[in-house]
Amino acid sequence: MNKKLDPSVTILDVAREAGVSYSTVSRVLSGYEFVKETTRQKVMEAVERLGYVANQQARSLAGGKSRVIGLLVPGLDNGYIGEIARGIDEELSRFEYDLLLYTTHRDKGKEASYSVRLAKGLADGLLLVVPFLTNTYTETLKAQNFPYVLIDQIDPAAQSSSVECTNWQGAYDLTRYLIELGHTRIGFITGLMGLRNAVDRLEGYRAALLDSGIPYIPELVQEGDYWKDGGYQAASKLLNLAKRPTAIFASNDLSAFGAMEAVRTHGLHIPNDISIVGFDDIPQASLVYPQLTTVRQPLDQMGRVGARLLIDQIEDPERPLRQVVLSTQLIVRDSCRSLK
Amino acid sequence: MNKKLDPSVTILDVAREAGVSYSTVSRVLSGYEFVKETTRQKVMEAVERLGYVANQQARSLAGGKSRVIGLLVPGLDNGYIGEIARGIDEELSRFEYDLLLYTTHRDKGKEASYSVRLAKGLADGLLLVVPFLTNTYTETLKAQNFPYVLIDQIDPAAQSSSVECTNWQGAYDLTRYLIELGHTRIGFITGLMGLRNAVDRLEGYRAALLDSGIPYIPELVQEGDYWKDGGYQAASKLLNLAKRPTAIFASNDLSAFGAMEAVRTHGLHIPNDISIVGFDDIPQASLVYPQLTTVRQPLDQMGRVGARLLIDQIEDPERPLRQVVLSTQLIVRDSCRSLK
DNA sequence: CCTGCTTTTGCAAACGCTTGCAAAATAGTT
DNA sequence: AACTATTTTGCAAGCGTTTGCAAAAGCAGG
Repeated sequence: MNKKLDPSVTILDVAREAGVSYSTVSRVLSGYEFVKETTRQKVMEAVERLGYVANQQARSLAGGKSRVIGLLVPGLDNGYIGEIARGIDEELSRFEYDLLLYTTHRDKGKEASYSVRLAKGLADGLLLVVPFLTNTYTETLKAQNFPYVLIDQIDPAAQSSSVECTNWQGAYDLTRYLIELGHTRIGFITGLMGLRNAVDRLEGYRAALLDSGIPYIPELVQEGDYWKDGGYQAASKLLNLAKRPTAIFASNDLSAFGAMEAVRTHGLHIPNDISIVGFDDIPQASLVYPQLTTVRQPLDQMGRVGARLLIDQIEDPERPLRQVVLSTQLIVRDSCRSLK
Repeated sequence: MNKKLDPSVTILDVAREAGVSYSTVSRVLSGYEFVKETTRQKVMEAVERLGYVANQQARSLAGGKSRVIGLLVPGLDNGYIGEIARGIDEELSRFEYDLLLYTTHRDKGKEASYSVRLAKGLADGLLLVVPFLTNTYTETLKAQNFPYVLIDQIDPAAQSSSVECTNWQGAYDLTRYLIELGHTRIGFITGLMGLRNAVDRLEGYRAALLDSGIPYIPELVQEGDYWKDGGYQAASKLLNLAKRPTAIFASNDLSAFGAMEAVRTHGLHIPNDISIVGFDDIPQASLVYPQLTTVRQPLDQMGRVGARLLIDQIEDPERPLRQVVLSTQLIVRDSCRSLK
């Protein structure tokens, strides 16, 4: 870094330095086609010499594009969001977009106001990773025809672009895996049943049982909330059953961690006394002991694809909406034991 | 939500609706003092009725303030950053600032260009959580007199505001704790020794040994890198020592996790055969088994304080630089055993 | 060397807001 | 009621770009 990058250098200074008009500079900078090569050269040199950097605010005021996209998440406090955000971030930076981060965890009602703020020029598009999607929310966006993409969430009316993964299939595969190990009494800890993915996972579990001719026993299904504590509570109930399960399927890794703790509290050992599986494959899943067998949601990829969908939509507003479904993958680690 | 929040409503529309001039509207909106109460009322009603939301870009172009602050982090992929970011986010939203997130993990060299971009109006200030701080970086910022705060990182020349915590003291306390449990052969896995906090932690460890009359044995100190794998490697070396340590102090939780794995690989049991401690208290520390005894860095608070420092500086540029040091706290969990 | 194209460039008008300055309205004094 | 001081308001300029439109430059053909 030899030259000082003075923020007060404007396009006018560059124009003067290069001996052309400011609009020519603007055109060079925005990659306009009809500029003579020698002129372009001169301008670029002047830019270089002056250390000019465009003022993004002015650009977007005038041009209507901000090259910023907003990311709305409930919070940063679980590995799950972090992974998605990572994918988004990577893709965005490939396309030179900046990322404005909004968390909604404090003010539930803020979402609507956020969306408008963003739409008012702050961002060119919005990525939503909000489990509880209120309708008013997407409606506002839709009404304004503002580009947005839903991640790990779908619009029942299919009126939005979205990325999710095969929750049903993942749960099915995982249950089948347990069955193949010889388990037949498989406890299930649900997610927040208000969420579609929680329902899908439960359905996958039921389907797998059904296909294997194993009866579905309601008392083996306990409601959780996708958090560690909920998993602990639910697992405790399962463990206190007269005839306790030989395996527990927790609807996400976090509740699996809770279940693991409950198992230990009961003086039992994983996987010898009981097998535990989770769902998501957040980074912590391989950090716990024993390492958790789970279903990998390609979180970072979901982020990447979501970002990509959004960018496509921003750059070509005519592009039809798309719903992408990514596939999950069974990750076998050490938390299950074969009964055979 | 009953009224449609039309993004094309401008201040002019509000002015017309309220029957005042647009500058009055502007003043009302920016909380200017000398506006008659009844006028303010009228304006607010018009805003309400029209669902007006200010265009942030225009505001900052005209006013020079964007109410956005930039956050520069290496990446989102470790719990550590996430916690800090959470604190920052909370504080920022209290003061109604938005958060622009930049990660540097892909392009090492990008930092300098980011800083200028941000300084050019995109953000009002910058929060840096970058372990390896290059000078050219802060120098650019300083030269432009652009507000910024360093988090978990200091400027050796004390020419920057910063927030960090008592790394030395934390390591000292933790080592003393192990000594009190009866450990005298305490292995140490360093952090990235290029970082000051890594050096401080090592120093704290040495000082505690010294104060307790325990000899410092170089072979008990193995170099790590603050990542899980590095911890695994370093711990393996310690475990292969002719006379292996009875406790291992890993310089951060992530490397402690690696060490735990190494211990298991060696067929040993924690804490019966060997005690392990970490540093940071990232959320995962209480998720692993056995739960990790560690030193809590008040990460979210560091974020909050950093954000606050920055906001203060933005709102009053005359404010002198400040270096804040937060205290660490020993968190005793289950990964250590008393030898007495 | 002029004519009629086509390629390049420049001017001016936005974009939506803030803010200095001056005019208008109101309040306070005699 | 007239006059001054003070509080409120409005006008206009400007923030740094982009972009439509028109003028200038190049270029080829005659």
